[in-house]
Amino acid sequence: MFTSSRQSSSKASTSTTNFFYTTPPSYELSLEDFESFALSRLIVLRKIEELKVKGLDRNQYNDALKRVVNLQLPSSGPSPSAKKHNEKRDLASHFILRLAYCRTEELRRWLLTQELALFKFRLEDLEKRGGKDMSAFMKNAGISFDKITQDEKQSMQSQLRFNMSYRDFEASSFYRIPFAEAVDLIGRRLVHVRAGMAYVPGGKLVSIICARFRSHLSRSLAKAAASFSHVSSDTRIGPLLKNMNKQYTGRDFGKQHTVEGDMNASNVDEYAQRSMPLCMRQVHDGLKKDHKLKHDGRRQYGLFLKGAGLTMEESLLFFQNEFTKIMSADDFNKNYAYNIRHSYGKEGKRQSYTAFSSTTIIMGPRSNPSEVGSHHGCPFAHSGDASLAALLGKMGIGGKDRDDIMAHKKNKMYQLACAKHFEVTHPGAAKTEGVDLDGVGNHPNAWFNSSVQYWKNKEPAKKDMKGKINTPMAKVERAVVSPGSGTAKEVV
RNA sequence: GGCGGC
DNA sequence: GCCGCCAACATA
Ligand code: SF4
Repeated sequence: MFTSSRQSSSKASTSTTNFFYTTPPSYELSLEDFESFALSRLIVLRKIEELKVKGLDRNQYNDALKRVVNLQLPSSGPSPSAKKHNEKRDLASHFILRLAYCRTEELRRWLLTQELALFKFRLEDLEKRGGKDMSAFMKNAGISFDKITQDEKQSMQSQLRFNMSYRDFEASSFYRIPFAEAVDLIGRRLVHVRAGMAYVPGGKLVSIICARFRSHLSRSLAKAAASFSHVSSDTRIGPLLKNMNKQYTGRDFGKQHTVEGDMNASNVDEYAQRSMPLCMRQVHDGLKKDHKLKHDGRRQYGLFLKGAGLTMEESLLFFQNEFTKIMSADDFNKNYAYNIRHSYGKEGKRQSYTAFSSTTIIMGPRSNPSEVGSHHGCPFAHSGDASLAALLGKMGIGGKDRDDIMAHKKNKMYQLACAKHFEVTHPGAAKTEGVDLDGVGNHPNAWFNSSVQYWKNKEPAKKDMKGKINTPMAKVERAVVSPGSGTAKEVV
């Protein structure tokens, strides 16, 4: 039994009970706050994503998470004003990210997953703290449950108890919850069902509330997506919102400035369509389509990404994100994580491997690239004439450009075909400063490097429009509260 | 994917 | 069924 030390802890530890996020803030923020609030939350959410991959047990996970949350999104503060500020940060950051992550299904799914984990963490914490905070939270969130009477409880005792001890049973309250909201618990046979209602013990309410939060957020995200275009046209916060998921992605951001050209789990896609040779593009697209890759594909692409500068952590994240669309995170860790760590020299003999060269990809003893479900190999060498021609066409390459490439391919000059492909997709590369084409066609990473260089020097890069202090939150609020017509697909 | 261990 | 370990190599 815990003694309630009202004096010391109770006041200080009274934390926000307002994290269901029903209503957006109505105050305004400076651009600096806007950005820094969002950053705080991003750090937390990214941490959650990272922790989930580590296969920690419940306590380790909670401890680690608690540390970051206390640092980045503390829900209380030493002084009343500090507390106010922190609550503001929490509330605003949630809605900012809700907007920044609403525009594609991918982003919505990501945010939903991480926010739900954060929500669950806080809710469980709240529950441990007991009655008062919990009911404050429920009131804030506008949640109430239909509690059954003592009489009903006693009369259904045999059905309700399950494996509860008599003591626990006596101490528990039970709630009538609509069947649909309790499918999770029902599926796991943890609650009694009668006449379309599930009878849920107080201790299992967390699961119900989480489900509600999930659908609440999922719906809001879909709505926000419908009105994203309004907000994104804002010259100050528009760019901020659009880049948020690619920004601030660095580990502990000891180095303020993210190095341009640095790949991470969330910007691989960009590089894929702008700077990867056809072979890697093929694997990448296959991965995105199937949410899995055969062994040779994983190896070809994994090592290539490593060579392109993706760190091990990011690589794990990248593949995990994709694979877990069709399997559990647990399954992923069990079957694929080891091999990734091994390629980075973190397992066994601790050898760090380099990527396959073109000749190895073309001639090496790999499994048949034309097999169903395979995406590895070199398209110029391993694809049929017709399918390569079609592929190039689909990528917007036609006319003489395509004919030239096809000619080389039919001539079995695969690497030349590849170099030609680079040439036609990088107009003026030969004359662009700092781009050498020597390696292109010999090694996928050389192709990649040249391409990155090309795009970097081609586009001067315009940036920096640190703004005046203005009213970004109004836009956020308007978008979230009164979404435009049309609805985006909800994340399920 | 191969090899290897239980 | 569970698990560990390996392969690669352009390159300014
Ligand atoms: S030639 Fe090399 S880089 Fe180009 S597609 Fe084939 S394997 Fe990839």
